[in-house]
Order: sequence, then structure tokens, then C-alpha cells
Amino acid sequence: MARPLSEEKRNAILASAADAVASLGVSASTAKIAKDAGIAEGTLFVYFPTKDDLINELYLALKADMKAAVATGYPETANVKERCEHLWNRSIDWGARNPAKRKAMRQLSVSDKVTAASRKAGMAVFQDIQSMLDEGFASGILRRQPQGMLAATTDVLTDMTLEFIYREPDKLEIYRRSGFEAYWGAISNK
Amino acid sequence: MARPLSEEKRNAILASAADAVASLGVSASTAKIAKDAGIAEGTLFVYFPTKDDLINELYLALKADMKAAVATGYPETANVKERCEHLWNRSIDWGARNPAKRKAMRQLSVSDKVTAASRKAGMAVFQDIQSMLDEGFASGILRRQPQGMLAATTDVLTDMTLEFIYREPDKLEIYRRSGFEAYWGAISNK
Amino acid sequence: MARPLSEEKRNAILASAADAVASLGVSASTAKIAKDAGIAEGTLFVYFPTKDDLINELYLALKADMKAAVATGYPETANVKERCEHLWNRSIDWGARNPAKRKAMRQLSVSDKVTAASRKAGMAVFQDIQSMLDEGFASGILRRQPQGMLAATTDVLTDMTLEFIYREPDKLEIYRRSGFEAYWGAISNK
Amino acid sequence: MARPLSEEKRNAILASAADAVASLGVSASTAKIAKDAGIAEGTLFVYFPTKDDLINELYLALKADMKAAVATGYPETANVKERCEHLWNRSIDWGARNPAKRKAMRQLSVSDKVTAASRKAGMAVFQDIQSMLDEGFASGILRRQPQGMLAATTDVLTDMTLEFIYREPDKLEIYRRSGFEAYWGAISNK
DNA sequence: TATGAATGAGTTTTCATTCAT
DNA sequence: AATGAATGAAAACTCATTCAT
Repeated sequence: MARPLSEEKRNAILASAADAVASLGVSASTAKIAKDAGIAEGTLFVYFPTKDDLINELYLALKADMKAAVATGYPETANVKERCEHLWNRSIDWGARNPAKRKAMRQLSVSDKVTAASRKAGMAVFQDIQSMLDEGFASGILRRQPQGMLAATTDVLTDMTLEFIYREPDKLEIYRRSGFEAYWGAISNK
Repeated sequence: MARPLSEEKRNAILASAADAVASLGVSASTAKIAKDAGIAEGTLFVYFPTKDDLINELYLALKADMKAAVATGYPETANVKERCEHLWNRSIDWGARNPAKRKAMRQLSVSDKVTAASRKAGMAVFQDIQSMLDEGFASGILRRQPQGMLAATTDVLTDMTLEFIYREPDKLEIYRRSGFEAYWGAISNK
Repeated sequence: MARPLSEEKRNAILASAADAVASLGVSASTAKIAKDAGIAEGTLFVYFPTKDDLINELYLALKADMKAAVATGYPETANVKERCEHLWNRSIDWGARNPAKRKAMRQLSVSDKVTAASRKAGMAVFQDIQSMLDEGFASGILRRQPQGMLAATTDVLTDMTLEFIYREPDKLEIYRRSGFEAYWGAISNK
Repeated sequence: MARPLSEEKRNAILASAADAVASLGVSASTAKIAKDAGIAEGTLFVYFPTKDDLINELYLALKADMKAAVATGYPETANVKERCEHLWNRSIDWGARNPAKRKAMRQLSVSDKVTAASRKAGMAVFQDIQSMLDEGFASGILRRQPQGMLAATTDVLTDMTLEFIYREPDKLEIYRRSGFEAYWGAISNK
């Protein structure tokens, strides 16, 4: 090995891909992604053998990114509702700060380029969240739901809320709060 | 008139487009859509001058289709919760019976080919639903939310629920019920 | 024969074709030509079996139109130079009044859709002009030239002069005069 | 640089385009141009981003080619008529040797794909010729004409003369001479 | 490893012509 | 005779991928 792959370039490609996918969908061209990443067209394929590989790796990278942001500062000792609110606010704030990443994730979610395997791996993020809340189920505060539905509810309601925030950024607080009320109503027992 | 435009062909194109968009996204080719509709490539453009027109008309047709299914048999005299449950069940049943249409709608929702005007027109469907529930707001049963959020919540939670149903069709009842609980919790006051 | 072909429609098609060819070249679509003529797409082919036929008939019609305009009022008894000047001025005036027709003729002149037969037939116009001037050759006032060159010279110099006039219509007089001086110099003996 | 753009390929495309435009007009397909140039269809667009760009660059290349041929060996010290004759003969000889290029130029001249900017740049060729003859105006040998008319006259009369030469190549001398007489008559004072 | 020219299959759209009405 | 829907073969252009440098 003369030179190892540059982590920096790899990240530049992923960042550029996120922007491109956010604004153009998964049909964003590799040429554009490469150019915006500051590398040559061919170099992209040194790091990702096919476009599909790039798409899937982007999906995982975004999920991981979000997870890191959401899990930080998790208040392990607070009560269930407060912990849920922490997770909600973190998710919204991450999405509000990273609109391109969120929009890219939405595009990837509906694309058939993202394999079942990637989806499964990506799901782990919210499974982690769910397990954070196991105590909530035990205590009867959270409503029992089929496997995966809590995570999915979290996903779609944050997404929906963010859509409103993107349209009216200065009402962030209002939407975040109203969204949380819907969220808490959706997942808790009366 | 030499030959009138055939309503039948127009519908065949829209149906074919729905299937194609459901499985391939909006990048589904007009050639495939035409072929599956049983017409020549050029004929598609007799009915829809551009692909973008087709995409937008498809969006509106799907919304209208869904609305028709959902509004049928609406129990005007029942109480608010029952009326909501009626709407919920209708939506889920429509989606369960028309997976391609639902999937197509998801693809269209994230596509920038669908114009703001089409989105606005499409929104009317859920606005109608919301207005059906106005009494619910007046009586304090439904939680007050920013304009549009109730409709959006309905949309994303039915979508999410259907995703589970598509994966396990024989658990339709379970998911529909659990979904409604989340939905009712999300929109009602405690 | 139920109804005979309508001369009026035929002329409308030719007029529309002239305009279309003038502005778009011979690649102007038959659909546009038909529409601007106020008839249906298919009707055009009732009058002209193929587009090539239309193109060639248009060429001949334009030549005939021009010839009619140029020959009117020819001063048979005037001297050679005066007769030439009459022809020149008529040509220029016709072109100035009918820019679309002139431009269409230019487009047709370079198109390979116009057959050699049409060209030959079209040439007759200027051959007639040339024969009007036979006396000029006999008397030695006009320079002897190879067959056809006088006609061709007339054609290209009027065309060139008109190009200037189209750009600056209010200098018509100046260009017409200067053009004639060049023309007379080109065809007469010193 | 991976591989530099090949000047050779660029020239092959321009040469192929000249041939295609000469015989088929500006509607000659990029597919044919590419094929005849010995490259893939897509490669053409590596060298010329759009067909319009190719058309305009071809126009300029042809003008430059002609200018080079015409200006070579210009007899600066000869008298005005001899210098004009030199220019005339050079022009005719270039056109006789390069019929495709000349025909392509005629097609381009009437095409609206050639922009005003290209035309202006192309005009410089004949403006140069005109300025070579400035002394001719000063001395009163050449007739005073509106700006641009001398250049245009040169253009259309060479074109016309070449048309005859293409039809009867073995009479080149005769047509060139007769053409020059017309030309000299057109531009000089009696 | 990095580059970007080269490729050809695939994309949307146009169009002369046909033919059922 | 008149109509305009239907056709499918181009047309210009894009793009993921390969490979010579």
C-alpha cells in the first residue's frame, strides 16, 4: 500500500452526497457529488465501488450521525417523560441544525437503492432509543406496542414536525412543543 | 372530432404510472409506463404533455382516489372519537388494498417534481378531514394544534402503520388498532 | 367527389408554411404549419401528400409570387439601364414588403429538400428577366457572362441588399441605391 | 491530468460536422457527426457541451480557416485591383478545394443557431479584407459603400461563383474570371 | 492513489404520417 | 373532405463506470 485511503476525502464525499441527495434525490449524479466534494469523478469510485454502495453507506452514516447527537447527554436518572422529551428535543434540534442531512434521510428512506440490510442496521438507532425506555413499559407509563412501532412513530413524527420547522424556522419552539405533545400522546398510556 | 381522447387510456397511463412510481420512484421511465399501459411511447405525451405533468396529475388523482375511499360512509352523527376511528380505518383499508398507490404517493411526497400548487390542492383532502372534526376542537376533545399539523399527523401515522401491514399483511387488525391508539393519543386531549 | 379541395385552404397552408420556414427553417413542423393555417394536422396531408411536396410547392409559389411582383409595369420601351433599375427596385420592394417570404426563400435555397427539378423551374423566373435584357447584350451594354450568372448575380445581390434593409428599414432608399450601383457595375460593361 | 483532451479528436469532430452540415444542414444529427468522426456519441459532448456550441465553434473555425487561406501571400505593394484579384482568387480557390466547408458555411449563415456574437466574430474576417483595401477608398478607385456592404458583396459573389464551379469543376477558370469581373464592377468606380 | 476522457445504453421529447371517425 | 389521436423512429443529452495516464 503506497497511500492509504484518505478518511478526509471519504467524509467529504459523504457530506457532498448528503447535500446532493437532499436537494436532488438519489438520482443526484456522481459527477456532481464528486465535484462538490472537491475530487475527481473517478476518485469517488476509489472510495465507493458503486453508486449504490455510496447510497447505502450514506444512509448508515446519517443514521449514526443522528444517533450520536440524540444520545448525547441522555438523563439516565430522570423520569420517563423527561427522558422522552430529551430524546424528542435532541432529534428535533439535530434535524433543525442539519436540514440537508434530514432531507437526505427522507429521500433515502423511500429509495429502493437502500437495501434491507442497511435498513435493518439503521433501525438499530431507534431500537437503542426504545431500549432506553424499557423502564417506561415496565412501569406502564408507555403504551405497549408491536415491535418497532415506537421507533417508527418517533421517526415519522419528528420528520413531520421538522417539515413545519423548515417552512417556518422562527416557530421552532412552537412546533417542537406541539410535536412533542402529539408524540407523548401517541406513545404513553392515558 | 376524429377520435376523442380515451378516458380509458388516460386511466391506464395513470394506473401504470402509479405502479411504476411505486416500485422505481419518480425516475421510472416514461417508456416503461407507456409500455405497461399498453400504448406507444409517443401516445403518453398526447395525454400528458410532459413527464412532470403526468407526475403531478398522478399525485392529484391518487389524493382524490384516497379521499373518495375515506369519505364514503362517514358517520356524521357519531361522536368525535368514533368519527376519527372511521376515518382512520378507512385510510388504512384503502392503503392496505392499494399498496402500489400508497407507495407511489410516498415517492411523490418527497419528489421535487410535485409542485407547490399540486401539494396545496392535494392538501385539501386532509383539510376536509380536519373540517369534519371541527366540532372536536370546539368541544375540547381534540388538542389544539398549529394549522396543518393534524392533517400531517394523520398522513404520516397511517403511512407508518401501513408500512408494518405491508410487511405482515395478516396482522392488519393488530397494526390498525395499535396505530389508531397512537393516532388518537396524538390528536386528543388527555 | 363530395367536396373539391379548397383553394383558400391550400393558400392558407402555403402562407403559414412561408412564415414558419422563415422563422424556423425547413425543420418547422407540419403541426405548427397546420395550426397557424387554421386547419387540423391531418388536413395538411390532404393538400400536400408529404412535407417534401409542401416544401417544393412553397418554393415554386414564392418564386412565382416574386416574379409577378417584379414583372408588373416593366417599361419595355425604356433604355437598358432604366429597365434594369426597374427590375432591381421591384425586387427590393417586394423583398422589403415581404420579409417572411424572402427569408423563407433563402432557407429553401440551401435546403436539400428542394429538388433539382424545383430549382430548375424556379430559375425560369430569372431566366425571364434575363431574356428581358437580351437587347442589352446585343448592344454591348451588358457584359457577356456564362449562362445563368446574370440571374444568379441578381438573386444574391438583392438578397444581400435586403439583409441590410431588414436590419435598418429606414435606410431602405440608401441601401437600394447603393445595391443597384453594385449591381449595375457587376452586370454592365465599363 | 488523466488524459488530456485530444486536439486531434476535436478536429475530427469539427471536420465531421462540416461534412454533415454541408450535406444535411444544421439538422445533421450529433450521432452521425460522432460516428463519422470515429468516436462515441457521448464523447462529442465532452468536447462540445451542446450541439449549439458545436455549431457556433464550427462556424468560427470555418471562418478562420478561410481567412488563413485568403490572407496568405497578400501582395501588399501591388495596386488595388491586383490586390482585390488576389483576394478573389484565393477565396475562390479555397472554396473550390473545400466544397464541404463552403457549403457548411452557407448552411450556417442562414441558421438561427449561429448567434449574433459568432456572426460578429466571423465578420472580422471580411472586415480585415476591407481594411486591406482602405487605400482603395482613399484613392477613389473603390466605390464608397455603406459599412459592411463591400464585405457582404465579396461573400455572396464568391458563393455564387463557387456554386457554378461546383456544378462544372472543369470550368473553374472561366467562372473565376467572370466572377471577378462582376465583382470588380460591383465594388470599383467606373 | 488520483485523475478525467471515453463510453454507449438509457432518458424525455418531437414529429411526419396514418387511419378510425 | 376534415379531423386529431395514435404511432415509433429518431433527436439531443446524461450518467455510472472504466481505464489509460
